[in-house]
Amino acid sequence: MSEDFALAEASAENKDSKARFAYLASMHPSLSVIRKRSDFLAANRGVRNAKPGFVLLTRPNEGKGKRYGITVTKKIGNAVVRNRMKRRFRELLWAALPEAGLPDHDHILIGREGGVERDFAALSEELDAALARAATGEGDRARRPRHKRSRRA
RNA sequence: CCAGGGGGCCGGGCAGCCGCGUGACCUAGUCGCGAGGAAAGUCCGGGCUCCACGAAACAAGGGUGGCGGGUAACGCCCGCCGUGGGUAACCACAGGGAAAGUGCCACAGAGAGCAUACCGCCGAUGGCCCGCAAGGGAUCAGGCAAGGGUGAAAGGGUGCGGUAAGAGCGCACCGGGGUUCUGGUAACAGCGCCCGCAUGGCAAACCCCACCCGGAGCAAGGCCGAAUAGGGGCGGCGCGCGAAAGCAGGGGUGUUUCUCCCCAGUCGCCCGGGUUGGCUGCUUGAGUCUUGAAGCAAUUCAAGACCUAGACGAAUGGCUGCCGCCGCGCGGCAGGUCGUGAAAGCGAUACCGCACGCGGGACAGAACCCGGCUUACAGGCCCCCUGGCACU
RNA sequence: GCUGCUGUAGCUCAGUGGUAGAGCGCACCCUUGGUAAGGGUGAGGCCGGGAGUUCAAUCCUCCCCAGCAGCA
Repeated sequence: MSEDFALAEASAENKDSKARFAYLASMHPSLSVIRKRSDFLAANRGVRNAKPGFVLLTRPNEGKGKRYGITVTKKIGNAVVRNRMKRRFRELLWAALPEAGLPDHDHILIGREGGVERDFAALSEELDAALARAATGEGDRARRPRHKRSRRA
């Protein structure tokens, strides 16, 4: 009796979680937005591809579909500049991810200085190149975590 | 025309394709709407919500500070007054109280707060010396605060009289204080009279006086709420160790003793709190526009019309065309002007028009909502006023 | 959304209404055969910016600009 009970409950939970995330799928076909800080931090350990206008991070996410996130720090500029950069990156991702995106991966774009003035077509080509490179598993050197290491390594 | 002062406004327009947020519906498709004057800084004031509280008063702490008005309220706005600046238009002002008290005023200087005498002036009066005397001389006593000098500031200022020299000592004008009257709601102003008038400055030093303020903030607050663990109540079954005698643990009680009662596990039902999350608060409001009325104005009243962003890792983006604005280039085109030439023409052109090419287009992004203040801002438009020059 | 703190020499910090200092660092000199240590001398500041109060502001008041921190 207890087994039956557990099964029923598990399926109920499943259904519920599906319903809960349905609105995310409706935002854009097969795309969803990363909202949690821990996901952003986890992506830091994934594949890293740097381009003049941005840095692309990719990391498998255990079957949660194609997801994207955008990070623009205060260093880049004021609110107008930051929001404009996010809007242009979103436009890039909507155009590129449905075809060229990696399935079941998180895609994080980090804005760099100069990314706002950069030509949109150039950014688009660079994103395609970065995605192609990430699909092969290659990337630039991973960023070292900022621990203070022993002096005499 | 030149120079200046004050106020108000705009902050690109139209269109197409692909997208985004939201609302509506004959809901797999179309239509409507979609950032600002500062949305900013968070410096004030409110609405709204919760918490606290018997109304309230007092204390503490903080704020405001000429008078009158406006307002939901304000530290905001309007009008007026005073002081200072400017030829003027106009601008600036935390603009109550310094004989309620305490404190500070460095350096310099003789003296800096019931002040002082360094240089200096006088030496009329008393004394001294010379002289018969008239008188003269030095400066002891003493008098003075004009001049020099110090300072941010030296106990009213200028002039005349006066005097030994001086001094509000006296007078005139200016300044100051008090007061009657007049005008004004008032701040205050004016005229007259009186007082020769020692009694700084700082309260954005403590302070005194008058007035104002309970605290927190939409992540406020409300509703819903799966699984797991845990809490409370009720009911059923059961009761630690030991073979037994017997021996314990916790609670009902602050302590001691005795007695009595309850509890431990499990099942069922119910209740409350509540994490990730969802919904709400959330945009109809001290609202916007037009017209009329009251008022010098801020503003208020009346009538009519209108609905104008609601996101939440956070919606306005990407691409393009035409028009408009500014700057630069090119005498390329038309005109004007200048030079040359008999002319045609050729060359030059500060300025104006046209065409073409290139570039530029600020400050800045709603996050519960309003009223202000402050700060940032390419470029442009409009109105009023002042002074000067020229002309009629 | 609300609140607090800091800004002074190249660096870390004092300071108070009246000409701005300390330590480390820097330059030069002394000492030593030479170096370190030690001693001496010196340079280096529009006290984050702008207004105001005051005779006088790094200090008091107001407004900006940076940076840092905290609460929910």
